[in-house]
Amino acid sequence: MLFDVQPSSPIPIYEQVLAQVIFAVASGELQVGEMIPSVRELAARLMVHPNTVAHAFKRLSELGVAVSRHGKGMEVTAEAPALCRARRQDIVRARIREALREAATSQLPAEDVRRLVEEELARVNGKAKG
Amino acid sequence: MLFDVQPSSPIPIYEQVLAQVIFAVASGELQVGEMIPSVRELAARLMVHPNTVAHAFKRLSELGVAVSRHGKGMEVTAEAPALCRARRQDIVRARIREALREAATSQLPAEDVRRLVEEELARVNGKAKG
Amino acid sequence: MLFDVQPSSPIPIYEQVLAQVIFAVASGELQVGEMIPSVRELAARLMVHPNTVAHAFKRLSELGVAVSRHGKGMEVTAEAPALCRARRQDIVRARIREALREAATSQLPAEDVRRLVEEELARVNGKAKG
Amino acid sequence: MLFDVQPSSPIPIYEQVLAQVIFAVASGELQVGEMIPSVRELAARLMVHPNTVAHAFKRLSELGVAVSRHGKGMEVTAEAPALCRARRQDIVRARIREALREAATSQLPAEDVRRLVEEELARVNGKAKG
DNA sequence: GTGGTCTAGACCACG
DNA sequence: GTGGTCTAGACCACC
Repeated sequence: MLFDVQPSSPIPIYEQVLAQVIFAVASGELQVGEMIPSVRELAARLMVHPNTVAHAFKRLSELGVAVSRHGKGMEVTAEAPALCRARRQDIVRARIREALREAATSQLPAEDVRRLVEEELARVNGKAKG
Repeated sequence: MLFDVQPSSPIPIYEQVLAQVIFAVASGELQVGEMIPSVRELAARLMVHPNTVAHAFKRLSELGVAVSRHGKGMEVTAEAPALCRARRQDIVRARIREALREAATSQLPAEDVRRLVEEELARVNGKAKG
Repeated sequence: MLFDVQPSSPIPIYEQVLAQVIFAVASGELQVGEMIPSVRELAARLMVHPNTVAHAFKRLSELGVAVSRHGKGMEVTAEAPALCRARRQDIVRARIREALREAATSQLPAEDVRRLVEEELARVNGKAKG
Repeated sequence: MLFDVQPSSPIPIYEQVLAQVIFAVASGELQVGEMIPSVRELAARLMVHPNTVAHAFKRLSELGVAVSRHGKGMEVTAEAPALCRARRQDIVRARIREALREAATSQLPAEDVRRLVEEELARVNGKAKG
């Protein structure tokens, strides 16, 4: 499970953590019944404050994606995969829609927008391979 | 010149105003030497506090897009079109990159991402035509 | 009498006009009893609003540098030369003091400050010749 | 780190704060990675409204001199020293140029100008030593 | 606790 | 009328 956060991003860190757990469940990396890394471990790995991770975990349980097992950690629920796949799609679609909506209001020619998308798509995929 | 802001957006209002003026100059809607709508007028139109618009205008002059003419208003500079076209591209590219980056980390299959982009592109174009 | 104003300067236009008249009297360009160019003429020459020139002229009469002759214009008073020479010195000294004071608080090495002064002195003199 | 502002100055308070932080970084008083005093602390020390200090801090992050760490404060960036040294030079040079430019248009003999500069330089250095 | 944004209304200088 | 600055105090997200 590759976790990393960008502290300088406008997206809050706890949301980045939240989204990444959701994405991990949606893709099957985290299986039902499996334990999510502990707050302390994850905080250490991401070099962020434990409170921040705890915040994300609280949201996870609110969403029904994971339940906390006293003394053991957070366990992925049975409903999680369906929930997370739906949510993943929503998140990604919303972000893309937002970006393209702004591109439209900028009156940047459609050709230029499409070119930018292709460039960034290649860039992102290239990075993923590297 | 259609200006509108979304108070609920995570993007600050003053940045939305800033971006829209930049877009207007980049697209030629606002010409060199022309006066930008006054703080008070724009504030009334957008139903936000004049200070918020003033904040955006101050940034405009810092960026060299407009100069304030005492007692007259803000005038679009000669360098503005070039500056704004470059900046518009940066803004749009940054948003697209952000969205696609998240899509990539979601491990959503590349095909699905591309399909989402095409859907949203069609939506936006359809709206523009309609 | 070379008059020019910099609209983008932080120094108000009316103060620039005021200072230049004072400097002209101090240097003898404008003699006692001579008529100062009219508000309209000066406004046209400087491409500024007549009100702005009028503002400067009002200050001139308040300072005792010139008196308005109904239907004729502003006339340089007998006390003007002495007043203006003193004031010129005050203005220039104050500005230089201010600039060097800031240089000191910046902790820029004294050598660098002196070098900057020399560079700018050469620059200004060079321009004056050109 | 001695901070002080002059409310009566034509230079806005937030710009004075901005310049002083830049000077502190340029001179090495504020080191890379170090935390800048908090908005509220600095506001109390300078006896100005926190918003005014916040305004200056926002500019700092826009300039890339410091990054805001959510809930922790503003941290001096790695690029800050170079940025600030360059900017310090610009600020000081601009003020000196402005002063000498006015001195030149005053037609005060070059000798007198140079004498004024030397007097003020001596004053400032004397103070620094004393 | 931290910084960031917004509303509100004051005052100023300039034209 | 214009833009610019400041104070004041609210609310928010984050740590």
